[in-house]
Amino acid sequence: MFGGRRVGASSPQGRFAAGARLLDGRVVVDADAHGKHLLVGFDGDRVLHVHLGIYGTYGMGAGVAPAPTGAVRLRLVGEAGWADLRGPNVCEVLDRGEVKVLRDRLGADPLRADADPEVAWRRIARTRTCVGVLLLDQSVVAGPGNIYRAEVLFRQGVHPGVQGHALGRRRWEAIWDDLVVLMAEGVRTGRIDTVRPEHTPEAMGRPPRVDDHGGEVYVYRRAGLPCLVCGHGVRTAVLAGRNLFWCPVCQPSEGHEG
DNA sequence: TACCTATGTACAC
DNA sequence: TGTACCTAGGTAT
Repeated sequence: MFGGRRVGASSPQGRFAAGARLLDGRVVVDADAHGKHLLVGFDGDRVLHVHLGIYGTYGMGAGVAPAPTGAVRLRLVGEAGWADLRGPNVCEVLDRGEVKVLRDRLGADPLRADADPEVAWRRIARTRTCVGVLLLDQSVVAGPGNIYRAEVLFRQGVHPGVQGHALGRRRWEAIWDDLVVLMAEGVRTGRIDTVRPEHTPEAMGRPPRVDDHGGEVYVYRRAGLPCLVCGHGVRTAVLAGRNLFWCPVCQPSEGHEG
Protein backbone atom coordinates (compact mmCIF):
# COMPACT_ATOMS: atom_id res chain seq x y z
CA MET A 1 0.00 0.00 0.00
CA PHE A 2 2.85 2.39 0.80
CA GLY A 3 5.93 0.89 -0.86
CA GLY A 4 7.71 3.25 -3.23
CA ARG A 5 5.21 6.02 -2.54
CA ARG A 6 5.31 9.32 -0.74
CA VAL A 7 3.25 9.27 2.43
CA GLY A 8 1.84 11.73 4.87
CA ALA A 9 2.62 11.10 8.53
CA SER A 10 0.84 12.62 11.51
CA SER A 11 0.17 11.91 15.16
CA PRO A 12 -3.49 12.72 15.88
CA GLN A 13 -2.91 11.80 19.53
CA GLY A 14 0.13 14.09 19.67
CA ARG A 15 2.59 11.80 21.43
CA PHE A 16 4.55 11.11 18.27
CA ALA A 17 4.24 14.55 16.70
CA ALA A 18 7.99 15.16 16.45
CA GLY A 19 8.64 11.71 14.97
CA ALA A 20 5.82 12.06 12.49
CA ARG A 21 7.33 15.30 11.25
CA LEU A 22 10.57 13.43 10.48
CA LEU A 23 8.64 11.07 8.19
CA ASP A 24 5.98 13.31 6.72
CA GLY A 25 6.28 13.65 2.95
CA ARG A 26 8.99 11.02 2.60
CA VAL A 27 8.98 7.93 0.36
CA VAL A 28 8.66 4.44 1.84
CA VAL A 29 11.58 2.47 0.42
CA ASP A 30 11.34 -0.85 2.24
CA ALA A 31 9.69 -2.72 5.09
CA ASP A 32 10.98 -5.59 7.14
CA ALA A 33 10.26 -7.40 10.36
CA HIS A 34 12.62 -9.09 12.80
CA GLY A 35 10.79 -10.88 15.55
CA LYS A 36 8.09 -8.59 16.88
CA HIS A 37 9.85 -5.49 15.55
CA LEU A 38 8.54 -3.76 12.43
CA LEU A 39 11.02 -1.65 10.47
CA VAL A 40 9.76 0.64 7.72
CA GLY A 41 12.48 2.41 5.75
CA PHE A 42 11.99 5.93 4.42
CA ASP A 43 14.23 7.96 2.16
CA GLY A 44 16.82 10.04 3.96
CA ASP A 45 18.10 7.18 6.15
CA ARG A 46 15.08 7.20 8.40
CA VAL A 47 13.55 3.99 9.67
CA LEU A 48 10.27 3.79 11.53
CA HIS A 49 10.60 1.23 14.32
CA VAL A 50 7.36 -0.11 15.78
CA HIS A 51 6.83 -2.74 18.45
CA LEU A 52 3.18 -3.34 19.27
CA GLY A 53 3.85 -4.73 22.73
CA ILE A 54 0.86 -6.14 24.52
CA TYR A 55 -1.63 -3.38 23.66
CA GLY A 56 -0.63 -2.12 20.26
CA THR A 57 -2.82 -2.47 17.18
CA TYR A 58 -2.75 -1.45 13.56
CA GLY A 59 -5.88 -0.46 11.70
CA MET A 60 -5.67 -0.07 7.94
CA GLY A 61 -7.93 0.68 5.05
CA ALA A 62 -8.07 1.63 1.40
CA GLY A 63 -9.19 4.98 0.10
CA VAL A 64 -9.68 8.14 2.13
CA ALA A 65 -8.84 7.89 5.84
CA PRO A 66 -11.76 8.37 8.24
CA ALA A 67 -11.61 10.91 11.07
CA PRO A 68 -9.26 9.47 13.74
CA THR A 69 -10.96 7.80 16.70
CA GLY A 70 -9.30 6.86 19.98
CA ALA A 71 -5.61 7.40 20.65
CA VAL A 72 -3.94 7.23 17.22
CA ARG A 73 -0.19 7.51 17.82
CA LEU A 74 0.77 7.52 14.15
CA ARG A 75 -1.28 7.81 11.01
CA LEU A 76 0.29 7.13 7.62
CA VAL A 77 -1.65 8.20 4.55
CA GLY A 78 -0.76 7.35 0.96
CA GLU A 79 -2.45 7.38 -2.43
CA ALA A 80 -3.79 3.89 -1.91
CA GLY A 81 -4.83 3.93 1.73
CA TRP A 82 -4.09 4.68 5.34
CA ALA A 83 -2.77 2.99 8.48
CA ASP A 84 -3.47 3.95 12.12
CA LEU A 85 -1.19 2.82 14.94
CA ARG A 86 -2.52 2.73 18.50
CA GLY A 87 -0.90 1.83 21.80
CA PRO A 88 2.52 0.59 20.65
CA ASN A 89 5.25 -0.30 23.10
CA VAL A 90 7.76 1.37 20.79
CA CYS A 91 7.25 3.94 18.05
CA GLU A 92 10.41 5.79 17.08
CA VAL A 93 12.54 6.93 14.16
CA LEU A 94 15.98 5.30 13.87
CA ASP A 95 18.87 5.59 11.45
CA ARG A 96 20.38 2.49 9.83
CA GLY A 97 23.10 2.27 12.45
CA GLU A 98 20.58 2.20 15.25
CA VAL A 99 18.67 -0.49 13.38
CA LYS A 100 21.79 -2.63 13.35
CA VAL A 101 22.13 -2.27 17.12
CA LEU A 102 18.53 -3.40 17.47
CA ARG A 103 18.98 -6.39 15.16
CA ASP A 104 22.18 -7.45 16.89
CA ARG A 105 20.34 -8.01 20.14
CA LEU A 106 17.64 -10.17 18.52
CA GLY A 107 17.87 -13.92 18.13
CA ALA A 108 16.84 -16.18 15.26
CA ASP A 109 13.41 -15.42 13.82
CA PRO A 110 11.57 -18.55 12.59
CA LEU A 111 9.84 -16.43 9.93
CA ARG A 112 13.05 -15.14 8.35
CA ALA A 113 14.88 -16.94 5.56
CA ASP A 114 18.22 -15.77 7.01
CA ALA A 115 17.52 -17.24 10.48
CA ASP A 116 20.19 -19.50 11.92
CA PRO A 117 18.76 -21.83 14.60
CA GLU A 118 22.29 -23.04 15.29
CA VAL A 119 23.07 -19.73 17.01
CA ALA A 120 20.04 -20.20 19.25
CA TRP A 121 21.05 -23.78 19.95
CA ARG A 122 24.50 -22.73 21.15
CA ARG A 123 22.83 -20.45 23.71
CA ILE A 124 20.33 -23.11 24.76
CA ALA A 125 22.83 -25.96 25.05
CA ARG A 126 24.95 -24.22 27.67
CA THR A 127 22.32 -22.81 30.01
CA ARG A 128 20.39 -24.11 33.00
CA THR A 129 17.55 -21.72 32.17
CA CYS A 130 14.43 -23.72 31.34
CA VAL A 131 12.98 -23.91 27.86
CA GLY A 132 9.77 -22.18 28.97
CA VAL A 133 11.83 -19.08 29.72
CA LEU A 134 14.19 -19.42 26.76
CA LEU A 135 11.33 -19.41 24.24
CA LEU A 136 10.26 -15.95 25.44
CA ASP A 137 13.81 -14.57 25.44
CA GLN A 138 13.90 -12.57 22.23
CA SER A 139 17.70 -12.58 22.20
CA VAL A 140 17.54 -16.36 21.80
CA VAL A 141 14.52 -16.74 19.53
CA ALA A 142 12.90 -13.62 18.10
CA GLY A 143 9.20 -13.67 17.39
CA PRO A 144 7.47 -16.37 19.45
CA GLY A 145 5.26 -15.07 22.24
CA ASN A 146 3.22 -16.55 25.01
CA ILE A 147 0.80 -18.51 22.81
CA TYR A 148 3.49 -20.11 20.66
CA ARG A 149 5.54 -20.92 23.77
CA ALA A 150 2.73 -22.95 25.30
CA GLU A 151 1.58 -24.52 22.06
CA VAL A 152 4.90 -25.58 20.55
CA LEU A 153 5.99 -27.19 23.82
CA PHE A 154 2.72 -29.10 23.95
CA ARG A 155 2.99 -30.22 20.33
CA GLN A 156 6.52 -31.46 20.89
CA GLY A 157 5.71 -33.10 24.23
CA VAL A 158 8.30 -31.04 26.07
CA HIS A 159 7.79 -29.97 29.69
CA PRO A 160 8.41 -26.22 30.02
CA GLY A 161 10.72 -26.82 32.98
CA VAL A 162 13.33 -28.74 30.98
CA GLN A 163 16.65 -26.92 31.26
CA GLY A 164 18.36 -25.80 28.09
CA HIS A 165 21.39 -28.05 28.48
CA ALA A 166 19.07 -31.04 29.04
CA LEU A 167 16.83 -30.36 26.07
CA GLY A 168 18.96 -32.13 23.50
CA ARG A 169 19.64 -31.11 19.94
CA ARG A 170 16.94 -33.25 18.37
CA ARG A 171 14.20 -31.83 20.56
CA TRP A 172 15.42 -28.29 19.91
CA GLU A 173 15.39 -28.91 16.17
CA ALA A 174 11.85 -30.30 16.41
CA ILE A 175 10.72 -27.21 18.35
CA TRP A 176 12.38 -24.90 15.83
CA ASP A 177 10.96 -26.73 12.80
CA ASP A 178 7.50 -26.62 14.36
CA LEU A 179 7.78 -22.90 15.05
CA VAL A 180 8.73 -22.31 11.42
CA VAL A 181 5.59 -24.13 10.26
CA LEU A 182 3.21 -22.73 12.87
CA MET A 183 4.31 -19.12 12.55
CA ALA A 184 4.27 -19.18 8.73
CA GLU A 185 0.75 -20.51 8.94
CA GLY A 186 -0.10 -17.74 11.40
CA VAL A 187 1.13 -15.12 8.97
CA ARG A 188 -0.85 -16.71 6.15
CA THR A 189 -4.14 -16.88 8.05
CA GLY A 190 -3.77 -13.96 10.45
CA ARG A 191 -4.55 -16.13 13.49
CA ILE A 192 -2.84 -18.71 15.66
CA ASP A 193 -4.15 -22.24 15.11
CA THR A 194 -2.03 -25.05 16.49
CA VAL A 195 -4.39 -28.02 16.79
CA ARG A 196 -3.57 -30.89 14.42
CA PRO A 197 -6.40 -32.13 12.17
CA GLU A 198 -6.81 -35.36 14.14
CA HIS A 199 -7.39 -33.40 17.38
CA THR A 200 -9.83 -30.77 16.18
CA PRO A 201 -13.17 -30.67 17.99
CA GLU A 202 -14.84 -32.02 14.85
CA ALA A 203 -12.46 -35.01 14.66
CA MET A 204 -12.79 -35.70 18.40
CA GLY A 205 -16.57 -35.30 18.48
CA ARG A 206 -16.41 -32.31 20.84
CA PRO A 207 -18.13 -28.94 20.54
CA PRO A 208 -15.93 -26.38 18.76
CA ARG A 209 -13.93 -24.02 20.94
CA VAL A 210 -12.01 -21.00 19.71
CA ASP A 211 -10.03 -18.97 22.23
CA ASP A 212 -10.66 -15.23 22.59
CA HIS A 213 -7.45 -14.61 20.70
CA GLY A 214 -9.17 -16.07 17.65
CA GLY A 215 -7.52 -19.46 17.11
CA GLU A 216 -7.82 -23.09 18.08
CA VAL A 217 -5.17 -24.18 20.59
CA TYR A 218 -4.25 -27.16 22.75
CA VAL A 219 -3.43 -25.61 26.14
CA TYR A 220 -3.20 -21.80 25.95
CA ARG A 221 -5.73 -20.29 28.40
CA ARG A 222 -7.31 -23.73 28.89
CA ALA A 223 -6.34 -24.11 32.58
CA GLY A 224 -8.45 -26.77 34.31
CA LEU A 225 -10.06 -27.94 31.07
CA PRO A 226 -9.35 -31.47 29.82
CA CYS A 227 -6.36 -31.90 27.52
CA LEU A 228 -7.57 -32.34 23.95
CA VAL A 229 -5.37 -35.45 23.59
CA CYS A 230 -5.36 -37.29 26.95
CA GLY A 231 -8.16 -35.67 28.94
CA HIS A 232 -6.02 -34.72 31.95
CA GLY A 233 -6.57 -31.23 33.34
CA VAL A 234 -4.42 -28.50 31.78
CA ARG A 235 -2.16 -26.80 34.33
CA THR A 236 -1.12 -23.19 34.63
CA ALA A 237 1.63 -21.25 36.38
CA VAL A 238 3.45 -17.97 35.91
CA LEU A 239 6.83 -18.36 34.22
CA ALA A 240 8.96 -15.48 32.95
CA GLY A 241 6.21 -13.17 34.14
CA ARG A 242 3.62 -14.65 31.82
CA ASN A 243 0.85 -17.21 32.25
CA LEU A 244 2.09 -20.60 31.13
CA PHE A 245 -0.14 -23.58 30.30
CA TRP A 246 0.81 -27.25 29.86
CA CYS A 247 -0.47 -30.81 30.14
CA PRO A 248 1.44 -32.77 32.80
CA VAL A 249 0.72 -36.07 31.03
CA CYS A 250 1.51 -35.16 27.42
CA GLN A 251 4.51 -33.09 28.57
CA PRO A 252 6.20 -35.32 31.16
CA SER A 253 8.38 -33.55 33.66
CA GLU A 254 11.41 -35.90 33.60
CA GLY A 255 11.85 -36.34 37.29
CA HIS A 256 10.76 -33.04 38.73
CA GLU A 257 7.33 -31.72 39.62
CA GLY A 258 5.65 -28.41 38.93
C1' DT B 1 -18.22 3.85 36.16
C1' DA B 2 -14.95 0.56 38.02
C1' DC B 3 -12.30 -3.18 37.34
C1' DC B 4 -9.98 -6.88 34.89
C1' DT B 5 -7.47 -8.86 31.13
C1' DA B 6 -4.30 -9.32 27.14
C1' DT B 7 -0.19 -12.47 21.44
C1' DG B 8 5.32 -7.55 25.61
C1' DT B 9 9.43 -5.21 27.27
C1' DA B 10 12.41 -2.33 30.23
C1' DC B 11 13.96 -0.95 34.47
C1' DA B 12 14.58 -0.61 39.62
C1' DC B 13 15.73 -3.18 43.41
C1' DT C 1 10.49 -10.17 41.29
C1' DG C 2 7.58 -6.29 41.00
C1' DT C 3 6.03 -2.42 38.50
C1' DA C 4 5.38 0.98 34.83
C1' DC C 5 4.01 1.67 30.35
C1' DC C 6 -0.65 2.33 28.01
C1' DT C 7 -5.04 0.87 25.02
C1' DA C 8 -9.44 -1.29 24.09
C1' DG C 9 -12.89 -4.48 25.07
C1' DG C 10 -15.47 -7.24 28.16
C1' DT C 11 -17.71 -7.91 32.63
C1' DA C 12 -19.27 -6.45 37.15
C1' DT C 13 -21.40 -3.06 40.06
